[in-house]
Amino acid sequence: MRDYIWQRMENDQGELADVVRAGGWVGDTSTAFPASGWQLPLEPVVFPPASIKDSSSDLGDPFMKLCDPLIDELSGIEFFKSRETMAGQVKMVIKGRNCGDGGDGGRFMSQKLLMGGEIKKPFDIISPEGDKSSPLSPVMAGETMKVSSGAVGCLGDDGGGVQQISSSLQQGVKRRKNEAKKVVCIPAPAAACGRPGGEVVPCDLWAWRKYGQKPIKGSPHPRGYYRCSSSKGCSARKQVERSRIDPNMLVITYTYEHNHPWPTQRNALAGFTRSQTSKNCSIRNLKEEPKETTRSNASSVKQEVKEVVDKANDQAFHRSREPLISEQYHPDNFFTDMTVLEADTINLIFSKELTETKPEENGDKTLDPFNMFY
DNA sequence: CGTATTTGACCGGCGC
DNA sequence: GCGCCGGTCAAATACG
Repeated sequence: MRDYIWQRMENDQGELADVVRAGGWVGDTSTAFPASGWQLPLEPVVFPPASIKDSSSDLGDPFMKLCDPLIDELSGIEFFKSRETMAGQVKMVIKGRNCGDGGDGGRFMSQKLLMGGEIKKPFDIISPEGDKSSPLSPVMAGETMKVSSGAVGCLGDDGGGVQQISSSLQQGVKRRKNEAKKVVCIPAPAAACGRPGGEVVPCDLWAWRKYGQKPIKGSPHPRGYYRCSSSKGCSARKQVERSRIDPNMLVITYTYEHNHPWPTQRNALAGFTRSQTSKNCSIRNLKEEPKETTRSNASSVKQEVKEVVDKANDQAFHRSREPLISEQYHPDNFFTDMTVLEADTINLIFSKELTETKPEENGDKTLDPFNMFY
């Protein structure tokens, strides 16, 4: 469970991104994805955020009123979001546990989530091996790897189709199958955040240390194994491999959860010193203590964030006559009564320097808060 | 010299 | 029970 920013539903006829925004979009977009504007998901997004779900008794919250009918059905469903600015669409993929016993549960939920959405075919659910008859059947736990021989990776995109899939845990199975795995499929960065001549591994805000690489049967591309190096006791793992369907895509599988806040400067840089990642993801001015936010202290948090953003904007405006944070994403606008920022998000905001990268030719220096950490 | 990566060996789950 | 295969370990190596 990472960070979320919930925004007003006023324009709920619009894209889903107007409803749910996930923080942690990182990576040097100016170089990593120069053409498409793809940004890297930090981690899959799990819906609903605990902070909202736990406060579901707050019936006075209009957001909850809107979401309440969905909560039960959405519990346990994991959302994975990627953004493709090239097509001007936000795509989300639902993959889930307990999303029904097959049938068209997936379709049902996706339709509800769309809320009259503009995206024609936003979701696909890949059937597990052995159930090829129902493309909307949920992938069961541990079956991601099974399916991987043909289906894991990126499906064809016929107008807003699936870009990511995942599986999640089911109970009552043995250890390996019991691991919750979250699979994210992203375009492989061309050069940035990777090593020259080696496998290009996109950066995220966690510090990872590679501990193994294996050739995978049936795939021409090896799989890299990474563990979290931010905290010694953290069992978070990720695997990175190129999609066997589309070698231009990376399939990143996250296993286990981080048991600590976002990396501090000290340990975030651990493991980065020899990585191009560190050159492309500047991490400076990190504060050591994670910030927490709740509904009760939201206003003070907002004020702090606002001060940081205002200051950064002032400095940026002095340099380039352009604000660093666009008005749309200024705290005054994206903080609302209905907005809850998870601690991770706040920590992100405070832990990363709001700074410009070197201006690119034709570069857009206006950042959004979900991609402001270059 | 300290730290990260590489890579072959080893371990254990899983299918037959 | 056996063998395959994925995941992890750890020594060697590379790098700043």
